Amino acid sequence: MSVSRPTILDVASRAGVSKSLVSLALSGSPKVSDASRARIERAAAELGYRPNAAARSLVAKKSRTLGVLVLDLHNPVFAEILDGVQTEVRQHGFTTMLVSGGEDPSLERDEIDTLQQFQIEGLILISHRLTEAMLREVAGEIPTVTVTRDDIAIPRMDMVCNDDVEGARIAVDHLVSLGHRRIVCLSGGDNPVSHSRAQGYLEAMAAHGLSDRAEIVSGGLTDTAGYRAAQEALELSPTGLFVANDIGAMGAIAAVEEAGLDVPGDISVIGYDGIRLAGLRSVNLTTVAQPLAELGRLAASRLLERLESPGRAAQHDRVSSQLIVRGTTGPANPSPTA
Amino acid sequence: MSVSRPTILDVASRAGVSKSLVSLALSGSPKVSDASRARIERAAAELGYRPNAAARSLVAKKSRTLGVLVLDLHNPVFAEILDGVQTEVRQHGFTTMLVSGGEDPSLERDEIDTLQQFQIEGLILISHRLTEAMLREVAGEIPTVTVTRDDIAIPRMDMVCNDDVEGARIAVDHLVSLGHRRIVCLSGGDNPVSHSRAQGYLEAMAAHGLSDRAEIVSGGLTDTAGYRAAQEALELSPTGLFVANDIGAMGAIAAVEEAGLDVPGDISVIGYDGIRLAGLRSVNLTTVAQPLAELGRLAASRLLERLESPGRAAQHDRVSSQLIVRGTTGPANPSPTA
DNA sequence: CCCCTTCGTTGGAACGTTCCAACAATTATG
DNA sequence: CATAATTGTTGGAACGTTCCAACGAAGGGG
Repeated sequence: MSVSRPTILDVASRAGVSKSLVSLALSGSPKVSDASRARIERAAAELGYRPNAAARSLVAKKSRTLGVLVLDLHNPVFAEILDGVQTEVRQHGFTTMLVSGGEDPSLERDEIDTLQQFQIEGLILISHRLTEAMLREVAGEIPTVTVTRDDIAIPRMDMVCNDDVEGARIAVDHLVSLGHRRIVCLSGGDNPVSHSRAQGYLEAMAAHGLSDRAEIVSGGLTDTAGYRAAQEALELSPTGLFVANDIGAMGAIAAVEEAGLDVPGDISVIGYDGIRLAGLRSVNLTTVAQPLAELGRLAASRLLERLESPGRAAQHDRVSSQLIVRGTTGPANPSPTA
Repeated sequence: MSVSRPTILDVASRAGVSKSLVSLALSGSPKVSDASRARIERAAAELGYRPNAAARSLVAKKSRTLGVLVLDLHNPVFAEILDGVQTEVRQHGFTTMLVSGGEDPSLERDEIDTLQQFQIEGLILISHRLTEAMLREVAGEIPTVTVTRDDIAIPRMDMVCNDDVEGARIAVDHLVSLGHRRIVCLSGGDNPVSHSRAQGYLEAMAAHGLSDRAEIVSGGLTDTAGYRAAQEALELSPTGLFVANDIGAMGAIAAVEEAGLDVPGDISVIGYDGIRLAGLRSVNLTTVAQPLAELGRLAASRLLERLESPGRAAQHDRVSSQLIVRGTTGPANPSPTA
């Protein structure tokens, strides 16, 4: 539309100084006289000048941009982690460039490629599905931090995770304290996170002397998977269900209610993640809440630290979850389901 | 980490040709001999060469990148629109750069600034909150398309919207066909979209000769707003509620159930948007579904067309919604609530 | 056998910025 | 009063790419 955007030279000639001084002034250098600075700022404002990030990053070799790859924008978990990332990144004057992987994990590598073409300075991988080989390759090329995945440790790569084992224990403890003994775990299927949560469930059951009652039904992370797994679990006539993620828990509740049982009257259901959605009045799910925004904030912070000192050792953070009691858990029914 | 990334010159010397030929070969020019092309591609692969997008867009003045501003990543509506955008954009070899506005509408302008620094070629605004003046300014600087907002028309700016008036009519028709007469509208508050939906409700009520029974309770787009509005609406003892968005409808259902009434036995509830969430078994909401992904796809497509022919007249698309009947609507209760 | 075209290839300019060495003008130091 | 240090400013080089005019070699037509 507009003929062409004003450059630093246009600003310079309008302010009657050299382009170098404009560059200095706009980057906030202290060695510019107040008079010049004022003229330059005025000229820039009048022209609607906006620096060309391409030119800047080309010469400065700093794009001041971080790349973020997120598994799936639909899952509210990731939106909430992203909030934290954005907050922290913005505070440091950086920008984020966001891409989301599709169904096909091999596309993830392409997405990262795209990010790299924009000369991102660092990479935040939120729940990626890269193979170990690919991850090593990527982490070797660019400072990287992974969030929500702790099964692959790579020398200079930071990791930020939730303590899933502890979180699962919190869930089981809650149900046990309400008098539940027959507690079935609906696992999120075959991925590192779900595995840790199932592990924590087993440990907690053992700690309560309930090892012989421990039962894990394998499902997935979706609503439907939770629904199916719950149907299967009902045959074990549990009084409590620990579902490894909130969305799955919502599916599980539907299955329980369809079977003519009351939540929490007959069966208590507890989820995991702490997405906002779980707090909706019509959902009102008791859950183990990860500090999602904090997870994101921490990841960004670790990455920014690494940009300062690239050589330092990998840092592995593990944050704690918190029980949020809502309406889907209650005292165990003394005369449980038929 | 790695010393420094290989450039086109490294590829050239390894392949034994000039940088120009490498550029030609990698951009798929037909005037490169097969032998050279093969050598160049091999060299590039061996070095792990990735073009520097900054340098490219600097000289070519084409970044092949579109900017996307989305109101709020938490609202599933937007994630679903984004899906459509991504699909279309990718097919045309473009990339998207995504930013999300915060609570503060004035930040939106800053976010767009950031996008412009990266020399984006076009801008997709998904449910923005810019003032008309700002929107004019932005649209004057860069090809722009707005999605989900149709109250500001600007000469060269395309718009893609849902037909909210028609959608509201579909909702009312559905409730009327089930025998409902006392149908209250819970509006999404003071924004263009909600206004159109309320308008459609009034028109549809009139068409059924129910003008004197039309009642609008103003709320907002959140769960809590829907909850409060429903509490207020219950005093009008309706048999049907038309809630202007799905998330709000979920809140409304909670209020109805808390009042000791059954959905849909006593009161039918219909939402609007058609987010996937509404299809979760535990939600199972009847709703007027916008073709969300299609909305996004269309927006991207219009923008890409405009990049081809910048001068053409603004195009305004209005897509239709579709009724999805699930479990929250049913026949009107002949002896309704006290 | 010479000229013209085509094909494949090349070096140089340009893009808008940051960085650096160097400069002029001013002020401080001996 | 000469020299040194400081302050503010400047032009040129560089970044990695695309684009363009121009090149030599090969082939075709007269």
